[in-house]
Amino acid sequence: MMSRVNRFSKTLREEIVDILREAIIKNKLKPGTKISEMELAEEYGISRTPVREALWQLESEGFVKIIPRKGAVVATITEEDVRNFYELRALLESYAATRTLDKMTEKDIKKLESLNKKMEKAYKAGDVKELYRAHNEFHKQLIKHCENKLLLQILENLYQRFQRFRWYLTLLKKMEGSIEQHWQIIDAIKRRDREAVAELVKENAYYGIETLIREVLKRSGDFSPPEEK
Amino acid sequence: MMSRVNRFSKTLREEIVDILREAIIKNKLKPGTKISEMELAEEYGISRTPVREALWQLESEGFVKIIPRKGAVVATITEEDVRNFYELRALLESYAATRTLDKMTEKDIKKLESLNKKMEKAYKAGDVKELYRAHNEFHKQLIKHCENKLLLQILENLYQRFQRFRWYLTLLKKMEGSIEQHWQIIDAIKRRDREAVAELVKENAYYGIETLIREVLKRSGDFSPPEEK
DNA sequence: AGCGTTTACATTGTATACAATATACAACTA
DNA sequence: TAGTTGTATATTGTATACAATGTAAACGCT
Repeated sequence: MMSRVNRFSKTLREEIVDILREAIIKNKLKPGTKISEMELAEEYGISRTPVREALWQLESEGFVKIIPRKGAVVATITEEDVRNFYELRALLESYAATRTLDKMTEKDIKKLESLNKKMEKAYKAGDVKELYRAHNEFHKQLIKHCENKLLLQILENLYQRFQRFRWYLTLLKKMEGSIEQHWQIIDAIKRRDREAVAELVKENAYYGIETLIREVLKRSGDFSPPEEK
Repeated sequence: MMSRVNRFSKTLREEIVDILREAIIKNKLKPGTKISEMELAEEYGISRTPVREALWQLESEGFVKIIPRKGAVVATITEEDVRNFYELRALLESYAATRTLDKMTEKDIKKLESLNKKMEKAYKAGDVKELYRAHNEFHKQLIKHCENKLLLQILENLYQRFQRFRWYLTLLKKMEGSIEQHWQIIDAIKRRDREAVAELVKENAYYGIETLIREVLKRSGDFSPPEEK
């Protein structure tokens, strides 16, 4: 019988990792949900072996919490986790952005401007998905020139790990302020004003944290945003 | 037959992870060395299953590099990796140290002083091991009060990952300058001079990087310090 | 009833067996 | 000889079987 997982170069382990990671990010698997190896294996028509390996991989990425001999659950996120994430992101992003400010070309800046315009448009049109995408793109573009691959890698993992609730903020329609801040950042970059860029990126990184925490905690005590789509 | 792995609460997977991690850190397993699942399984008298899982865990920690369907090798460290590590460490450590400078009590400062005295003594006595231990303790004490557990966790992983060559620097007897810098840091902490602490910790984090790179690269093109002990 | 114990069941941890893929080497071709 | 193709071998990926541990319900006791 040909199972649904049939790609060539990818191992089953990788397939399952991708599937579960997406499910968790999109909140189809809610925080705290118990994950059974056998159930998953049956669901995808494979054996427990690749499932087990996938779960450990996700544990290392911070999406799943495993207690040996007891089992795996979708990782929960506490208010403290959120605050820690925002703080770390502010530090790393502002550093990465200023670290190689000189390397920014006119073209890079144009790209930032076009992305922010895209955000404005999407915001006005109420296109949450596009807004979210452009927003991510903007921040990626901002740190693109950082040569420290280790730093970028850590940041990337953090983004992914906390994507679960960040998209929720977009939904809350609280992005006007952020777009305005982006213009200020672009302006500071043009002036090659290192201090200002650092300060503005830091400020922007914290944007929305309080709203997010308030809203999500209000919805449900345990910090789980609604499912995407 | 009772195999040598016989702890109760620990799984074989965890045992193997610990054993291999230590072997890699101590350079008993040299960077680039191929790791065979079967060989390891036979060596420890267990099956391939826990060995495989252990290898993936170590991959996520950065000690092993796995290419699917090809195998695992002990992760190599390039000069670029070293520079990235030092940079990131400087950023995170100085941030963590200043972040909660106020929380530092008299007792904490006393502890720092006693650790640094221990370093001086060990240095004069030529006790490399003790020097290395005290040095690590000092830096841990420095960031102890940082509330951002996420940051500490990332920093901890970085320490471990790059421990492989850091201990080598101790061996090179290049620590006098670092000890002196520590006294300056302590002094700045006493004055609660945030700026100075940040600057000094940053400077100290970079201490020895050039020596290290020069010496290790001289020894062998591929950045592998000698084995410990 | 409340509490601890025992026993059956479910789930995870480990071992083994088999399948798919990669590697090495020999035979062949130009 | 250099390069290619094919085959044998080794190694990894996956499935299945079994062992160890955790969980919960049934049972007995005070």
